[in-house]
Amino acid sequence: MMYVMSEEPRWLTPDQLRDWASLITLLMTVPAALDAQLKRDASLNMFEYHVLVGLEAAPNHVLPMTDLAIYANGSPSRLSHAVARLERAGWVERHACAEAGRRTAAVLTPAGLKKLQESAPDHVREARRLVVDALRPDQLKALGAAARAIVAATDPTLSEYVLRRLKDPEPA
Amino acid sequence: MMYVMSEEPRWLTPDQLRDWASLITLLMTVPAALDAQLKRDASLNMFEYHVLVGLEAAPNHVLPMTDLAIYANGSPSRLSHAVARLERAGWVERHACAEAGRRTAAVLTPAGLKKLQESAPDHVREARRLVVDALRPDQLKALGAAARAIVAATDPTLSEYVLRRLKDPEPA
DNA sequence: AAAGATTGACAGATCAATCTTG
DNA sequence: CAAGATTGATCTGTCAATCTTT
Repeated sequence: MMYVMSEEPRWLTPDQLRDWASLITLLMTVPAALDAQLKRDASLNMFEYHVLVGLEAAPNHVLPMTDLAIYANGSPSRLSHAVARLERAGWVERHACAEAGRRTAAVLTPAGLKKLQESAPDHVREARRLVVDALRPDQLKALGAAARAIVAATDPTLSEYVLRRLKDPEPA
Repeated sequence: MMYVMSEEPRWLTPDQLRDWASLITLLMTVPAALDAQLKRDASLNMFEYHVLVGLEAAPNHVLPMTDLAIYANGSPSRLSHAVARLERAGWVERHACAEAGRRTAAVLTPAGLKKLQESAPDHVREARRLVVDALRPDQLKALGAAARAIVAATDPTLSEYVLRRLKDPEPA
C-alpha cells in the first residue's frame, strides 16, 4: 500500500516512488552521520555547530537571537537552550544589545572562534567523504539545484532569507 | 572561514560550497516539515510511520525486531521504545516468534493497518507538495540518483540491504 | 559467550506558558 | 498588547548496562 499508484488521491508512479524513497533514506542517514562526526570530534551537534557558523559569518561576530534562529533554522526556544549550552562552554556570550528594540544578541567569543576553526577541517572532510566526493560534479550541481527548489517549496519564508547566502558563495 | 577554499585540508570551491549548503538546508527543513505534517494529521513521527510501513510491506505483516530496525534505519533501542508506544496505541503487537532463535517479532494489528491507510493520503500529498511536484521530472530523477550514491557512501552496510527495495518499485 | 532485545538514565527538542520591554 | 526571548514540562532518542536464549 502507501505510495502505490492509483487514481483518486494522486499516488506516485513507481519511478517517483523509488526516488522519493531514496530521498527519505538520505534524510534518515546523512544527518545522523554528520551529527555523529561532530559529536565524536568536537562534542557539538549540527545545530550548535551551525549556530557558531552563523555568528562567525556575522559582522563583528554578533547577531540578535531572532536572526540567529532564522539562520540556523531553529525555533527561538531551541536556540535559547542551545545558546545556554554554548555559553556554559564559554564559546558564546549574550548581551543586551543597545540598538533598536533593546533585544538580546549573541556574540562569538575568541574561544568560540578557536573552537570553530579547530572543528571545521574534520567536518569538511566528512562532507567530502559523504557527499562531495561521492558524486560526479554534475550530480552535485543537480543535487544543489533540486535542494534549493525543494527548500523553496517547503518554507517560502525561509528560502527568501536563507537562500540569499546560497547565491553568493559565503560561509554556511 | 569554514568551507572557504584553501590548500592544506582540502576545502570546497565556491560552487561546491553552495551546493553543500543547499543540501544542509534541505536536511534541516524537510524532515521537520514531514514530521510536522505527520504529527498534526496522524499523531505519528516519521520513524513510527516507517515502522508501520515496514510491517505493512512484510509477509503476513510480521517482522523480527532486528530486521524492522534495519528497515526503518534505527537502533534496536530506538525501535524498542517506538514499538512500545505503537503497542500502547494498539497498532502493533509483539510475539515471541517460534522459528529460528526464539526471537521477538512485531506484528501489525488490523487497527494499525487501518491507521496507516488513513494516514497515507495526507502524507503522500505532502510528499508531492514539498518534493515531487516541486521538481521537474528530470530533477527528481537526478535527486534520486544522487541520494542513492550518497547513502552508499554514508552507510555501505545499509545500502546493500535497504537499497534493494529502491531497485524494485515496492512500498517504502 | 554471542546475538537479540529491553531497560533506565540522561541529553536534546518541542510545546505551551511566561516574562519583559517598547 | 505585540514582539523578543526565556523557562519548565514533557516527549523522544541515545548510550551504556542488563537480561535471555542458544
